[in-house]
Amino acid sequence: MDEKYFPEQIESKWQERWNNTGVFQAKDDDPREKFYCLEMLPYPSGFLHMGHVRNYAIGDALSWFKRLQGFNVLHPIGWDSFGQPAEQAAIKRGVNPRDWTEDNIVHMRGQMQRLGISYDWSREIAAHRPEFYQWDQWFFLKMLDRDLAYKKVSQVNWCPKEETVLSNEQSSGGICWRCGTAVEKRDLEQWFLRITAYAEQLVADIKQIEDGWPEKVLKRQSDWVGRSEGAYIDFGVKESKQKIRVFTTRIDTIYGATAIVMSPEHPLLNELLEGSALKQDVETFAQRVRSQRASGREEEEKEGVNTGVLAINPFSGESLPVWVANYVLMEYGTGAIMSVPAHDERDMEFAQKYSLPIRQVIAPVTHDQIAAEPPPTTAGDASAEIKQAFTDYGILINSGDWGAKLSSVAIPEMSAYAKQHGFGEAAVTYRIRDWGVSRQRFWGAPVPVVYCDKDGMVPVPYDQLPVVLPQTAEFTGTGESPLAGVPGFVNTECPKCHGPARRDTDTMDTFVDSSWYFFRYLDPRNETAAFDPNIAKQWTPVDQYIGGDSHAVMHLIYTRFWTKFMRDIGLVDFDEPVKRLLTQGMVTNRVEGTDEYKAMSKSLGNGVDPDEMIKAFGADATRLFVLFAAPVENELRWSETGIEGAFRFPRRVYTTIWRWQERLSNPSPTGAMEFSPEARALRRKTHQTIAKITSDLEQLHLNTSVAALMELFNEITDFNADPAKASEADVFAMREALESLVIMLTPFAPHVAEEMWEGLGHAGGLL
RNA sequence: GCGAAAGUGGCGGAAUUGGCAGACGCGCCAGACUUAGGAUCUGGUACCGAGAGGUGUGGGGGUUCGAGUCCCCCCUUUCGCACCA
Repeated sequence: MDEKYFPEQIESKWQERWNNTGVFQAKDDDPREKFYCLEMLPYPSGFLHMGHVRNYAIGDALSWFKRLQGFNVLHPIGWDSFGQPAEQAAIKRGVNPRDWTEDNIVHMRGQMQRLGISYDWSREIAAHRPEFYQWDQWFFLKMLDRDLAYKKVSQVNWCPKEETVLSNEQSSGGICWRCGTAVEKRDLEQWFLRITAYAEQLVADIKQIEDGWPEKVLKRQSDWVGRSEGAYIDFGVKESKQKIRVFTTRIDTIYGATAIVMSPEHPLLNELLEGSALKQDVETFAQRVRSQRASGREEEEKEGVNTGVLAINPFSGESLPVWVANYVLMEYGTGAIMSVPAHDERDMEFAQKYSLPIRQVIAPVTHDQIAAEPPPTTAGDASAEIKQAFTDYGILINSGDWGAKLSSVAIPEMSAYAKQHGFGEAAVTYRIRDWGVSRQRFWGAPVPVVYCDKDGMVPVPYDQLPVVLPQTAEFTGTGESPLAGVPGFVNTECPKCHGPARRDTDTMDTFVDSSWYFFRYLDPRNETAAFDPNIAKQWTPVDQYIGGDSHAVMHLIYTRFWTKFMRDIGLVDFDEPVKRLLTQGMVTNRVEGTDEYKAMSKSLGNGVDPDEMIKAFGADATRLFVLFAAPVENELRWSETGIEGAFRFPRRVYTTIWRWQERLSNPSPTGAMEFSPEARALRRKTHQTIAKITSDLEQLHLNTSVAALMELFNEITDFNADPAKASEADVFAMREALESLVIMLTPFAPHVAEEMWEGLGHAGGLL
């Protein structure tokens, strides 16, 4: 220990020592209770930003805390190293994506090490290396075996800037998740993973994690899956044997249906309109809707055309006109609805525009009415003018035999009736669509299938994995996968007939890598399996996962799906991969010349370079500041003066330790001691702080943890005993306070804590 | 439009189950040390008031011995979803 606090010296000293002793390497055979602390693996863009620093500082604080509590902690890191930016660099600057990626990893690894994050570097992984991505391919084939991977032509989301297809999750809100460009619709043949097969479980299993995940994230996932209970109803068609099937959640309103409305893409339209004079009109309309949608614009107004076809309401026998309209989506439900203007806002808007009848069949119900005997059978005049849809549940009126029943009673009874009479049944639908994983890109894991003229699509046999990505390709930026231009890759042999065959030239979505990467940390060098299930069992599920909330419905829903799949093929024995999730807040900074705080970015010029902060204040102070300045889930506003304050604290502690070092490095005599009231107060504060820190860290209230340490230190300062003159009892109280403080400071500022611990006469480090 | 969450000093934010509002830090003010201070240390710092004292957790009402915390209405902000039948 030097007299003065020089973070640079202290930090490099301890980083080197940790590295040499390998204290952060987790052992599989350690008998202590395990704790798996995981941060979302970064994309190797080349530079760490403050968001990363915050993420890793939080994870590191928790890891240290658990280690100091005696847990066997696994704290790994790796690289999400496939993806767009490497390829953009290739297109713009002619560099090889692999070289660019590897260089970036080297640089960012250095930055992480300068931050002193306690990773187990022996388990480092990178998605772009064949020893990793061959298991992406292995999983893909396993899904193919189980019919959970399939290829089909469909209208997909296309990002014109990145020139690739995106999944629904990645184009939520009609914009590309990465670059914000409005997506277009294109018809392409694509690979899909059948996440919809797990839709029910993705909702139902939320129960298992609701105590550990932010409510917000679970709500978004639940909304994204979009489970909806209702019924299918088949409407007969006049002068036809066809039936039009609709999905409704409000079968109780069926007597109020005054039209059937179909999506312009509905496959039944062709047949229904065969020979009709209106066929051309409908097709023209469908064309217009289609081109409007392809442009990515949202439709401004509801529009439709009457098809001239008549449908029959199976409950009332009434004839209803069949319309086609832009507000009915083919992707949801059955692509056709019954239009009930009186009780649905969209139907109301449509009916008003096209003068369709509006008929009230649900009356508002009050508690008095529920109690009243008998309830009213008709309320109001069916033709009464209704301007606004009444969408609540209520009591049925104008509904034949079903009148006077409450919605809650009528809904199950009417579904059962429909089923009994063969024109419908209760049903559950989901909003979530299958996960489109084909990408027309080079820098990803190749889809492991080949096409043979004789045998058609043939999966690459497991023993021929990996399908290795070629060294390079021509990056023309034309929108076609660059792999298609590499003959040595494309041309291959059919595994079945050994005749000539062509490889699939698309690569997989990088979200495939991140769906299971944290299982690979458990067994990172396994050459015969993605991981050994027995080893995985010791470490998983993840105890704490930390990352940004931008992944609430991308990565985090995919990885839940993937885990359930791994369970089904016997690799894991649980349903949910992550027990506790923390979605940390963004790091923002003032935008020059304004009062606004926005996420740090190059284009806004408000970025802060972690390396510069480390240089100026040290890694400890930088970490201390990001943990102290705001609760972990809040936005963190960068403050230059704030980090100075965070620098002062460890320095003041350091100075105090220096003053007491000599007196404290000799052991106190044991035996009974008389404590002064001041010494007793200090001891009380020390123990109160230990209690507070323990519960705060457990709950990741890191800002208040740091505050508690500062409070303890203020009390130590107030105690103000002179080391030279202090009594044995005072020295005892001081030792207890300072040693406790140093230990408790470790999760936030580990380098200086280790240095002070050593200065207090403890050789061999804190662990 | 629909849904959710949140409103506490100049700022970031504290405040088990309803029990001393403003912990801790930044900033600011004063003092000490200094040739100097944008270093360091000490003290002060919610607001009004010279003071005694009074007022205070977005606004209004309510429950309670007691409300930042619970209930109702309103306002504002942020986020999410946007024709999901």
